[in-house]
Amino acid sequence: MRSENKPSGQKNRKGRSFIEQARRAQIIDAAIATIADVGFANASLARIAERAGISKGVISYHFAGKDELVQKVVDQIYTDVADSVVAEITEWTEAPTATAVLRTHILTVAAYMRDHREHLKALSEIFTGFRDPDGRSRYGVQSSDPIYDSLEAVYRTGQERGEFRPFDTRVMAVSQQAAIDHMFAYWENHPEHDLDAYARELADLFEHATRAIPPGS
Amino acid sequence: MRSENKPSGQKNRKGRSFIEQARRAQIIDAAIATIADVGFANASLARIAERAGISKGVISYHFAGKDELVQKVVDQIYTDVADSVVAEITEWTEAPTATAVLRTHILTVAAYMRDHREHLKALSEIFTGFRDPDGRSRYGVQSSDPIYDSLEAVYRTGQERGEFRPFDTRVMAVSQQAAIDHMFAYWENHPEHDLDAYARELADLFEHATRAIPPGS
DNA sequence: CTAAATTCTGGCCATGCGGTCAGAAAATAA
DNA sequence: TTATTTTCTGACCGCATGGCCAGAATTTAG
Repeated sequence: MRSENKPSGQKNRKGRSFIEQARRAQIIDAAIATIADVGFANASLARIAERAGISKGVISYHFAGKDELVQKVVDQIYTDVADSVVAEITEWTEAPTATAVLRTHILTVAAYMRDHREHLKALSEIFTGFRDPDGRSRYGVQSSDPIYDSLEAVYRTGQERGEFRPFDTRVMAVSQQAAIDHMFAYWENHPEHDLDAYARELADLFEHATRAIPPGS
Repeated sequence: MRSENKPSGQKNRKGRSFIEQARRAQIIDAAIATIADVGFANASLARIAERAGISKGVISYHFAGKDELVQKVVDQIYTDVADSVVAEITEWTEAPTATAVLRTHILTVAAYMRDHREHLKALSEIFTGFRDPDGRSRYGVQSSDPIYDSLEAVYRTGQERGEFRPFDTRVMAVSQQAAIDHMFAYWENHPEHDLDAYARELADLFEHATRAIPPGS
């Protein structure tokens, strides 16, 4: 079962075979570990296969190519993060303020990365190192557009409620996402830094940046 | 004159020969144009030489290697930017507020890039694509540390004067630099966006994020 | 048990890179 | 002009990669 049949749909008549699922999961795990360990640039198919204890050709057999494998790695981590954030939010019983939503967004993602450093490392390696054949980054700024949209929706809610001052929501979204990304990048270079404290400070920063100007000002 | 003698000092007894200076400048210019045009990944020595109308070996003759060439490209653009910022600041006649310094920093750099798009493109290509043999980024987060230090000095001044609220200066510095970087990245992907307007909005953002809380709040 | 399909192996290949080199060409010195 | 130094050319090398494939091994079907 080569994986070229997937483009015609999620799965053919039957799902992937047992061994196929197991192998794919194993290879994805090995890819995450390898990328986090030696960096994306050195994570050749040969190295990933070596870590998985299989032959290089097996990866080509189960995945259309390195591109699909890396894509699946990102998908898996994203799903993991989203689950974590959703779990946090569903504990809320009443409608939160826009400020609380933004704060929780920052703190929850930071908490996840604090507990999944390998995932963070793999993700950042892929984001900075994964290129298409022309050398363009596969996860450049444009790939953040959906995130920007989500953030902007929250901003507009806050502005309509009078929680937030008027500001350009796109600039705020790009800046906030950039600040979060660099928080992680900074943490990778300064592992001794308290990530949770950083995240709280960052939440404060954007609370001040967004909130409505008090009348007596 | 191979360039390996440079490590022993800036110049030997005499400076570089006439033709040497001209060639180096020409090659650096060709490198900037090539990197901005085809991206760092596709800017091979062969391509750069082709654009300069010379043979590939000439680059190896005048530069120790690709590393030195790229380094010189970055140096030249940095010098250019710094000159531009300094020219702006020396027009001031009186001591500025910390708020004004930060705003000018953002607006001036943005103005420079608005007028030197090719330089911006080359810089961002190098920052994201230039790796050492192990695949680690040569201009990663750690290379921003000097910038962080400068920003933090301004923050502390503002805090001591009561202009700014108390906050973690390192977090603020990382976030501001991240926001500026992504402003340019966003602009590269959305050239129709008014960069000056974006920069003003960003200055507002950090003005609100840093300023002291008004008493009646 | 035999046949067929699936899964795996390990070597091979084309590609493009940065760097090197012997010798040609050009500039400079004598 | 001739000798010497500087500068340039274009071919060549080693290297690592992702992908490919013929055939072996294994599992499943009949």
